[in-house]
Amino acid sequence: MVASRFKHIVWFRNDLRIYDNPALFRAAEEQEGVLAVYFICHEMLENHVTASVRIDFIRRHLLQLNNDLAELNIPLVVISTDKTKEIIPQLKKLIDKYQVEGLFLNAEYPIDEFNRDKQVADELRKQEIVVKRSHDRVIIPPGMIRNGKGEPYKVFTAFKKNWLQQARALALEPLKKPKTQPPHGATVITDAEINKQFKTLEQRDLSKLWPAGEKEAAKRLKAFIKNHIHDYDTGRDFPDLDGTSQLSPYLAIGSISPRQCIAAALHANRGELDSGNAGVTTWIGELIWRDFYQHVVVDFPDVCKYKAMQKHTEAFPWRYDKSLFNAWCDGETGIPIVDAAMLQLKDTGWMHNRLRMVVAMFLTKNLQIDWRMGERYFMTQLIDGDFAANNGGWQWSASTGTDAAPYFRIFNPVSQSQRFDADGAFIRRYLPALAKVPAKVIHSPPPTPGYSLPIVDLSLSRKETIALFGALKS
DNA sequence: TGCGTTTTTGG
DNA sequence: CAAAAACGC
Ligand SMILES: Cc1cc2nc3c(=O)[nH]c(=O)nc-3n(C[C@H](O)[C@H](O)[C@H](O)COP(=O)(O)OP(=O)(O)OC[C@H]3O[C@@H](n4cnc5c(N)ncnc54)[C@H](O)[C@@H]3O)c2cc1C
Repeated sequence: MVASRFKHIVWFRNDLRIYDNPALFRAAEEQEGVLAVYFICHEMLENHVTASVRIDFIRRHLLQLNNDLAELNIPLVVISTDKTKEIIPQLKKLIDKYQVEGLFLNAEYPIDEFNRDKQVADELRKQEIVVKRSHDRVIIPPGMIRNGKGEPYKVFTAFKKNWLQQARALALEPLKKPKTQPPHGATVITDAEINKQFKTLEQRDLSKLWPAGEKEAAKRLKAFIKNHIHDYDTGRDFPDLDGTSQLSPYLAIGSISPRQCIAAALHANRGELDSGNAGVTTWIGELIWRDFYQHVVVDFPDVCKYKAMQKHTEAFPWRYDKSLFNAWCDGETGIPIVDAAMLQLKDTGWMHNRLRMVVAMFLTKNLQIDWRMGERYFMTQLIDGDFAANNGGWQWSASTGTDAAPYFRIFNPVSQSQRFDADGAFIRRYLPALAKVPAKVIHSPPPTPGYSLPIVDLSLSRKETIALFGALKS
């Protein structure tokens, strides 16, 4: 039996992968023993209304991660806690038990996670423990993209210009495989023990739709680059096609890094970031949007406290009508594209980006319901739920965000449906009651058995919303 | 990655 | 008069 001593702990969170994981990579460099830990913190999961499909996705990822880490001689410890404050004593216990000297983690930006990590770091540093924080969730770390006055950008196009300039100077290469550690004597956690840490197991089995693990994520990235990225600029708008990567669950949970994504995209575009194939550059543009919203959370932490980015929009008279809201959640608005999209979300834990914009605009601009209610409901359902991207998407749709859709630029869900689901194939996928309705009228169907009439007048509510926004003084 | 309405254009 | 352009929100 080899003595169990680990020089470093890697605390895994939304970075459940071995490759291109800077915290793990750095901890492993010295090859003096690494212990991996994952906390299932029920207080945090509940406060953040984490979707049950997401929790199950975490569980399935931990099973994979455990195997992958074992090959590097890194044991994984999975600890379930009721309260966030239990994490510090739990870490201290591990530190004492294994004579640990350093804690390595990848940064998380939303305020609760940020504060938690700061408290942990402050506390451990008092005990002479080295705490090293890396940035893996973004391609360019927060704080790096600044205008001439040293301030963060509020407009995406300006952010993007600066981002591209800096990106050109970076290698954008994923890290090499982390070093294998010396053999250790600690017992390795079993699948059953990992499963046992999860209070209730998700009933729905989404393991076919969303298989867990970084191998699966890498496979999907490869397939997307091979089959779809070159037509992404045109294909991404049609919800019935597989025109997008569907990598968001993997990026959110961190079984793939954005740097691995951009490296693969560059490889398919002769290394060009913003020239060459339009599909590739458009996709890179989405990865930059992703960085932008992560940076917004760091630079404007008020967004984590239910605040609108544009202060004057706080005065908008949002409605809180329970029955209209429930109809939206349950896909019973009588607007086929909205209903089909909401059922896709419920069924699969994912929704096409075009449809996220359509349903978010419908909730905020036609039903005039507070965007925060939609934001919250999305988090309860999404397998790819990410605070920054979700808040950014909602504030964009509600016209409360920085560089949001202007308040008067309101989508008409029926015209969106006609443009992007012209033959109604996506609608029919989720609304069997409309199976026989012809394409010409399916977007706004005549009274049909088993399908309800619209719960709101699109034209009237649009006019009203524009007037209400117009009356706000900015 | 907006829509609805009005005005202009070319015949 | 239909289509395109322009305009305001
Ligand atoms: C109201 C609303 C809520 C959203 N909530 C989330 C969320 O909780 N989590 C989430 O990851 N995305 C969210 N998005 C952004 C976007 O809809 C999804 O990232 C995208 O649909 C995921 O599909 P994909 O992986 O096939 O994307 P692709 O089109 O293949 O794009 C590649 C990656 O880029 C990132 N990305 C793409 N578009 C955006 C965007 N607009 N903003 C930020 N990142 C983007 C994602 O990580 C995505 O996986 C939201 C958008 C809206 C309008």
